Amino acid sequence: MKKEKKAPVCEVEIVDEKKVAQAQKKIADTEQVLEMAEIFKLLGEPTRLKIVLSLINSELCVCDLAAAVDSNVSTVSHQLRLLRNARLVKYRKDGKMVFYSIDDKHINDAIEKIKEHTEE
Amino acid sequence: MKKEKKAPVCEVEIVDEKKVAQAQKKIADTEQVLEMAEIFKLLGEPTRLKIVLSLINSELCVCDLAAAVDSNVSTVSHQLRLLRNARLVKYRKDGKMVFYSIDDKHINDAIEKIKEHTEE
DNA sequence: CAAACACTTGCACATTTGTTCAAATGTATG
DNA sequence: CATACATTTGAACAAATGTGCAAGTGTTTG
Repeated sequence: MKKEKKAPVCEVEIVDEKKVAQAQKKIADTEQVLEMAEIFKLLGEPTRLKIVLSLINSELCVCDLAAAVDSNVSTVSHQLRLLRNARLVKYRKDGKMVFYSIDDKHINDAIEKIKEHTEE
Repeated sequence: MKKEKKAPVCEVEIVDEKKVAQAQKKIADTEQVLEMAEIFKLLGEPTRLKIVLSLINSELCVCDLAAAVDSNVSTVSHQLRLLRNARLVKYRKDGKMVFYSIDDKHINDAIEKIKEHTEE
């Protein structure tokens, strides 16, 4: 009887099936994992992280935000758009000025979601 | 007396100096902000986030990790290097196999650091 | 209604990044 | 010591990303 030849590459062969299954369960909800990654990615860029941190205490207009994070209005505005889309920040218009602030509600939801995945 | 001409671009002009100063204080420790961003960035990529989540329950070898996150050994190994360098994961060698696991100690430190910056 | 201003947007560009292939390393085993 | 195997590493490449300029939008003000 010919001995079964093993698959040549590791990708096909699993060492501990049980542990792999357990791990896969952790990341089964692909959409949620991608959402988490998206949030981390947004905070993972210095300019954006500085913007978010700057907004923790008080709302700021784009102009002041640019000064605070030592960048320029255009760059900050571009990054604010990304943060806005992900609802990490919200804004309020007042005449020709726009005041940005943390979108607490949505951020807290995000943190909860991450905790669920992380804890235990 | 000639009236002082205002700077033409917003970058130079600050609307609310007090709020800007307060914001700048939040991000004064540049090095720490960059460290935080680095961690977020690492978790902000789907493959890497999946790897980290997979390791929460148990240590896994590179081979099983690749199977769990549905990627291949080479890609996973590359990403593990980044996670290793940031000390988000640690490893243990056993013969020709390498078992990776979460570097709890270092991750907890990181979480603390982030909390400090975030809370209040 | 023209000028000033705060902000946004489109474009272009350099840089960074994730992935894959192929080759290299290191370890066990016959 | 040759072979098999798990993992790492280097090179190459396409794709994604952050930034800055210049032009555009919308709002206030004289």
